[in-house]
Parts: sequence; structure tokens; C-alpha cells
Amino acid sequence: MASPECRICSFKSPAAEYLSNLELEALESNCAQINFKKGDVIFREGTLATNIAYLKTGLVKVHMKGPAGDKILRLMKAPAYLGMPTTFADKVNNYTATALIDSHICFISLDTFRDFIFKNGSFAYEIILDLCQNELKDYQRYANMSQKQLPGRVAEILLCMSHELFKSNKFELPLNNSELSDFVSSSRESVNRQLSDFSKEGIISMNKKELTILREDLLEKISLKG
Amino acid sequence: MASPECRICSFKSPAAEYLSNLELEALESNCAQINFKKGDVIFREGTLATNIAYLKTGLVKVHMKGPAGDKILRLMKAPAYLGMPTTFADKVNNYTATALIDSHICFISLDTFRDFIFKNGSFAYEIILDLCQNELKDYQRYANMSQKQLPGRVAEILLCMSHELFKSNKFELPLNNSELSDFVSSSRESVNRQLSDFSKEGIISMNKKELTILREDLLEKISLKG
DNA sequence: AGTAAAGTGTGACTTTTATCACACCTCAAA
DNA sequence: TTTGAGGTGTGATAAAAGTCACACTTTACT
Repeated sequence: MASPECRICSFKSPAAEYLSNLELEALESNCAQINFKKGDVIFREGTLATNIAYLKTGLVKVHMKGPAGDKILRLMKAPAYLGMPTTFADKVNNYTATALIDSHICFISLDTFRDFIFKNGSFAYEIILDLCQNELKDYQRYANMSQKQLPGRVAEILLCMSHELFKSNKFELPLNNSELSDFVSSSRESVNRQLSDFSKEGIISMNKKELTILREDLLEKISLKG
Repeated sequence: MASPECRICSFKSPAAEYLSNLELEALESNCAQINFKKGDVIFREGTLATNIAYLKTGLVKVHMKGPAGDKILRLMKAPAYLGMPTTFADKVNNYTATALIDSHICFISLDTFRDFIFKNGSFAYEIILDLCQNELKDYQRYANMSQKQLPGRVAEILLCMSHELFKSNKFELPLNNSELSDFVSSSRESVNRQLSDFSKEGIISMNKKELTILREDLLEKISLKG
């Protein structure tokens, strides 16, 4: 655990940009940075939610137990608040956050965070904006994922990784086949077959975990038509 | 359009309970109540989002165009803010809200609402709480709906209607078969067959739109196991 | 380097659900 | 009271995706 230096932190959230020096000092003394390795659980479903988790650097999967196994709800890349809904709305975490690569997390005391909301309108407004933006994206993904069939669902997450997460046509898959199936709500085998098919058709190429999107246009078409 | 009397309104949201008399006066002069009939569109996907819509009384479906037709995201019963995410996070509505029964909506000027967030910490906190609670419920439903197969999905929404919306084992279905299929992401025919099956098995009984849950225990079991 | 554990690739078969087709019901407006 | 539009019920068939089985590959650890 490093001693935090929130005042000079260059990974501040948009909301934290609105904090005064005095408030940043309060943050410093009520905040702890912890570093997680790939695969480490940051907070776990069913345990007490006592802090706000802020993802300063890294990549995280948010997932929960569904009726038929694990369900990945979303991937989050830094910077982002990880568990606001589960921390504010329930004493107990409703979902788990797991690091997909080495990640730095700041745990902020809930009281301090709440205090900022009460006393700093700009901070509160940014938090609300953030929650709203996330909900909108969730709705979009929900509508898409629930109506598309497998090729479209797989195409969508590949494009999402390429556009939002890595901003490149070539990237290392952060999820294995089984996790991919948890994300698109399918079976490990079906996802695997789908990736094979995309490869055979020359839409993507894979070398170990290294994935390259060769025909983004086709992938886009498959994603759109479902 | 009735002239609003927010100060003495008995349908205030938890957040609005924290508004001062002065703020309630400001609300009164920046707010309009409009009454919608069953089937009326309250705000529509693709149009400009200019106000916060507060559902004072009634029942509303929130839905959006998906790749394979309409997708119902959630049913909302009064009291509730209808379109915060879409109003705050985007200039254009990302989804449509349609009245399922006669409903009273207050349209609140976005500037006024934003002002409350900036200046009244308790108000802001209640709004954040509300957003978080909704997101948590959405995640839960998302994980369930994406992993269960049809019997479980239909069982789940019937139980949801019974428990959350109508608080009774007997209620009038607010959706027709086609809308039900938009909600559970299936086809009209499959949903219809599923309801027939539940009837044949004595789990529910239907008389026109009037639905009675006869074996809640069985329905619960079907919903749980997927 | 050797070994166990985790992950991948693929065929055969089964289950679930969509689609198509069509008859029938219900209710409101002419 | 007709008429027609929207909604419902159900069979037959086809398509999609899950499951099972098993071999192979990669990774991580000692």
C-alpha cells in the first residue's frame, strides 16, 4: 500500500478535478492505494461493501453469479469508479470485480466520498453524469446482446475491445474462451467455434491470444445485423 | 396541463422531500404536469431530451429499438424519474417511454433540476442513490435474463409483476404477447406457448388479460433454475 | 526438463426456440 | 350488425446453439 498523494495525482477522475485542495487533503487521509495482479479479486460478491473502489490504472471485469454460472457484466478500463452502485445501494456487494491485468486501485472511505457529494455540487454532478453515461451504455449493450445471435454478439465484443478498450485493430485478448462465453452468455465451445469461423473467413486472425481484426467492415456488418 | 402545486404535492420523490420551500417554489414555476393515456408516448427515442420526466402516477414501459425489433428495458411504476440517464448523458433520447395505463408525468426543466443537484447535497445524494439502486436491479435482471431459457424468463417477469408492480397474485397483464416477447427477448409465439403451458400445468390461470398465479412456489422454482 | 492443470479445437448428437402458416377470437367503428 | 384490424392459439418444420466426448496444446510450477 503506497501512501497516496491525491493532490498531485495525475489520474484524477473528472469528479475529483472539482475537489478543492482542502478536500483533496481529506481524500489523501481517507484513501489507500492497493496494487492487484492479473486474476486478483478486487472486491467480491457477497462481502461487505465498505469503500469506493477507483480504478486508477488497469483493466477489470465486473461479474456476478447468474443462474447458469458466472456472467460478465462489463469490462472497465481506467480511469473509472468500479462499484458505486453496489457500494451505495446495498451493504453487500452484488457483484465481483477482478483484475484482468495488473491494476492500481484506490479505496476511498465511503464517508469521505459521501461528504464530497453533500458539500460539493460539481463533484456530485460529475458522479451523476458518470452513472448516467454508464447506464446508457449498459442499456445499449443489453438490448444488443439480448437480441443478436452468437455471431453478432461475438462480433460486438471484439469491436468493443478494439474501439473502446485498446483503440487498435490488434490487441491481446484479455479474456479466455470461457470468460468470453460468460460475457456473451453462450457456451465455451460455441464461442470457440465462432472465433474459428471468423478466422477461416479471414475476418480476424489469431496467434495465441494476439488477435487482429482484418475485416472490420465485415465484423461491423455481422454485429449490426445480429 | 394542470398548474402544478409542488409544495403540497403528496407524490414527491424521496429526493424532492429534501427541497426547501424556496426550491419547491422554483420547481413549481419550472415544471409542467401532463397526463398521458394508455399507449401514449411520453418521450421518444431519437428526439431531443429537454426535460426530466417524473412519473407521478401510472405505469410506463421503457423501450428501445434493438437489432431485431423493439426491446423493453424495464417497466416503471410511480413514483419514479423516467429518463435521467438519457437526459443527462446525451442530448438525444436513447430510448422511448410509453404509458401502459393512464399516467401523470411532471416535466421538470433540466436547468432547475441541475441547479438542485449543485446546491442541495441531500437532493443530489438521493438522486445518486436512486440511480445506483436502478443499476443494481438492471444488472440482476440482465444476468438472469441472459442466462435463463424461456420458461425461466417468463416465470421471472410474471413474478416481478406480481411482487413489485401489483403486489398481488392476481393482476391484469399490462403487456400483450408481442410486448411480453419484446421484454423477454423471444418470439410472440414462444411466449404464447409458454403461457399456455403454465396454464395447462396449473401454475397460472388466465381469463382474458386477468392473470392469476396459482402455484407461486413452482413459478419461483422455474425462475430460479432457469 | 517433467508433470499436472488449465485451456483449446472439433465432431456427433440433442435440445431449444424461431419461423411459417393458418384459423380463430375480440372489440370498436361504420 | 357487419367488417376489419389487432391480437391469440397451435401445428409442422427449420435453424441455432447447447452438451458430451475426447484429443491436443499451452502454461505454470517444482
